[in-house]
Amino acid sequence: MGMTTEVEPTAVPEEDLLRLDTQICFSLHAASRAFNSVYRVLLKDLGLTYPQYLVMLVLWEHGETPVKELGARLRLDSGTLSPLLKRLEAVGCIVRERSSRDERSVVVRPTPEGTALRERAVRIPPRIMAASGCTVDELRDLHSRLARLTAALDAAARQGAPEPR
Amino acid sequence: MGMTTEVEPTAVPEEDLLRLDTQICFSLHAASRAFNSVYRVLLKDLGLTYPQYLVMLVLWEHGETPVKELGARLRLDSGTLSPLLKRLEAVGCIVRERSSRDERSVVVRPTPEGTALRERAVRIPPRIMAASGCTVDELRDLHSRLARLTAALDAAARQGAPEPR
DNA sequence: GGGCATTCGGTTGCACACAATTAAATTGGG
DNA sequence: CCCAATTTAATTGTGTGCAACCGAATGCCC
Repeated sequence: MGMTTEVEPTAVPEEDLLRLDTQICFSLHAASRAFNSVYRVLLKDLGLTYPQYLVMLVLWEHGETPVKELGARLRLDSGTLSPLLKRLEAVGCIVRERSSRDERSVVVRPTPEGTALRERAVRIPPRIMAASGCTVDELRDLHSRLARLTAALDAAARQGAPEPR
Repeated sequence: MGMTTEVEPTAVPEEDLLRLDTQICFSLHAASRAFNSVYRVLLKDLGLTYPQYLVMLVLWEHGETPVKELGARLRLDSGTLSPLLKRLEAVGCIVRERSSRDERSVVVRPTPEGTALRERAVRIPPRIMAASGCTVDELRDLHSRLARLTAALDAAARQGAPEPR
């Protein structure tokens, strides 16, 4: 829709909207990097990066998983996953092998060492909660808010026309 | 006190905490990338990336700014800012020049073209709001939550390593 | 004036993130 | 059975993000 000035009954001036955008834009970016930074410190012990940890979380919960499904779950494409999985394989956390059923497909499986990492990973969540100063319930609330927001943004990205709710 | 089972009065099992971590961890990562993705589409018109837009927002609001201050405001170090500013200079949005007062310092100034971009940038915030399905108030709320969270995470990160002072 | 730590920006190396392209394997139609 | 479209990973190129290091400029101290 091509409306420019009085889209809303609240009629927030453009200047203020741009200033608000500065804040939202930055705070989300900053929050993501701050979380990343805290995880980075905790994950150093495990020899994992933050995205690598995401992959291991999926493998710990669901066992061996095709690359395709990893990409779908984490919303990462092969351009990101391929080198990441190679590094995980290089440090011995996973093995990759082509499926015999479908030679196009590559299945990712945690090694015993990769599985063993889980024992040490269980110490991370309590530390994250401590660092965030949030309770379990607050984090659950944040999760649901962010999930809703992401769903809305994804929907909007797929189609130029925004469809609220 | 016991480190393993009774960290909290609620006594959430480790398994559930790891699963919750999966969700929080992923949802924040995903939300950040989803926002990034929506901005990317809108910013394509302006020829800016998301972090470049963050820099321009600061320049539009505060005028010429030393690299040092840009880094402080956006919490980005020179390793990220240097190449980013070079690209902004290459496309003619900014100029960089060393301060005559202190030859170590570089001041970043928007060019007339860079300043003119602001006219087109004011269209972005309403679209972001539409895509997010949030009201101005909800976004303000999100901003304050994320800012609090980031502050807590930053503080926790500082505790591990002592400050350079 | 001569050292010396500090400050500031830049560079390098590594790891995502994503768009676009490529290559191999599979499937379906004739 | 052969060919064309499709699926699936991998590769390439660009742009962050950050740690570690470098070199020039500055300030401070004797």
